[in-house]
Amino acid sequence: MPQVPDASALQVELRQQRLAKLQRLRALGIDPYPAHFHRSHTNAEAAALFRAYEAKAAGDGAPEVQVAGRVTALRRMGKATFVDLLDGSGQLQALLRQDRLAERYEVLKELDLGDFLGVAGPLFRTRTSEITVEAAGYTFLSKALQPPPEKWHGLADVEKRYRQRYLDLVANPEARHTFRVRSQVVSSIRRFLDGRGFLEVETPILQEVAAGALANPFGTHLEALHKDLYLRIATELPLKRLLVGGFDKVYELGRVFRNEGVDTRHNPEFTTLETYEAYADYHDVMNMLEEMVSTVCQSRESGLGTTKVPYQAHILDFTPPWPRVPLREALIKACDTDFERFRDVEALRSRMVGLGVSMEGRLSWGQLLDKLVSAFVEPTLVQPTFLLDYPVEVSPLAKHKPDEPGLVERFEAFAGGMEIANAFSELNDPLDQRQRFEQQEALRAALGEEAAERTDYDFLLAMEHGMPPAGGLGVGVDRLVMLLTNNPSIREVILFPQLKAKM
RNA sequence: GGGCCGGUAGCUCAGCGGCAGAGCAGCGGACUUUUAAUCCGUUGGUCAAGGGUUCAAAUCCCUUCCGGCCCA
Repeated sequence: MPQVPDASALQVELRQQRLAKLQRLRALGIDPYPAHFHRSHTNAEAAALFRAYEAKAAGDGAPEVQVAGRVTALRRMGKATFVDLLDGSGQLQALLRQDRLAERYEVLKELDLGDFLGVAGPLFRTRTSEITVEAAGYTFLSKALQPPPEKWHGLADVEKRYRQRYLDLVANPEARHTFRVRSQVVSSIRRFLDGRGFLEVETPILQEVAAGALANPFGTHLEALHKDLYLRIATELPLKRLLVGGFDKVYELGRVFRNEGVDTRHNPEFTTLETYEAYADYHDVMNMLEEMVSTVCQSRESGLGTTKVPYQAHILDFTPPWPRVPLREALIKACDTDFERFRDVEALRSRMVGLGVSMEGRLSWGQLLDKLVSAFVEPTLVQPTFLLDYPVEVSPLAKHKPDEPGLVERFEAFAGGMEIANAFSELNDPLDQRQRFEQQEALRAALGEEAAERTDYDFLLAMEHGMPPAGGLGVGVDRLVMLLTNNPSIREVILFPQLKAKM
């Protein structure tokens, strides 16, 4: 007999009790898992229907519905039984009475919390004014063999909530809300970009070179062609090839993979939005991002309807325009460090040691600067803020600022103390791009695999065919959803986050 | 990788050297408008795992596993 692995004696017993009920249903000729059942209304529709009927104050008979859902509460009172049914639209109460159901009422003994049930009958309001279906008939739709979590406290065990997300969703309305909003945020982003004439595209996840960002890739192997491949760490370089190909505005919303740490802000697979717009620069992109995020916030579907969003102890105000602060100024203000005065690795490192930043391993100047920003600037950027004009060392794919040779036209957007977006005027000079890659390769040779980005030679060839000037954008969609749903951990906004294997 | 906190019944939790507990769920019974239904009765434990200290360990110590938070 198939069993649940590692089940305790009690778990086995609870399961046996439910199995026995299932057998008794079968013995009565009742299929516990029937193939067909058609609802006339969702629970929410049924309630709305009844309110409309009441509003008309007409004397006709009450509307009849056929509804269904999971049994989340069961109140047996002798010859009457109240059942809460939960479907995708919400809860609806059903009343099953012996005088209406006759011998079928007895069979309700075999009903358990967690089962799916269909109920048909007229709607009415109880004495306590709850809209309720009074069952003229009912149908078992699916027998649950496992007991549900506790009804009042829900499922609180964080580990169990992640490992068995379906239980979290059944038991915790906040979890359902978060993932509904996530879905709406994603489709709202699509609507925004589609409305601006962007073309949504899909580029390969399996790549020969994991380029376009600085991250450890996941390796895999393609048997048929006998070649090692990597899961993409960014969608940047394929999308820019499409600019070469003549698509003016493209975007991709999808998963990227980075073989790195797991914490409250990082999951090994996460969702990014990248957009590329020909004939735009990073100022245009800043404007678009502000508008996109505030539009998403205001959309009815996000559940917010406002650009002022509660996040932890704060109210984040996404109303455009967001402050624009040059990175150099931000660092001077935050830790009295002007990176123009610490232009080589040793100078910057000793400055950072003086500031009490701990560093291990051999880091490039760019990595050091990145650490400095993370330590002193990022946590202070609670309200939406753009930092702009980054050193060329940390931005091998961005275009130089014409008047300031050490800097590139790049910004990062922050909110809630987190980086949520990264964008630049895209480098389209193939010779400059080649040099930048060579510098990265030199760093990797000197400091190790993780010190700099990898070169994509095929991308260089594409750029030599001519790439229009363009503004590009990358958004961390998971983090944006964290902010919009007031969740402090990325695991709360990813349905199935990565966890260690359970022994 | 380091620090702190946690893991006790299916679920939510208390117990923190001296008989392993409560609520919910389950099981049996009463109850035809309840909604955390109520009332009576009742089953249920690898106290994460392993080792140690002790007359005695869920409780103290050590190691390991899993999770959370903070730092790297």
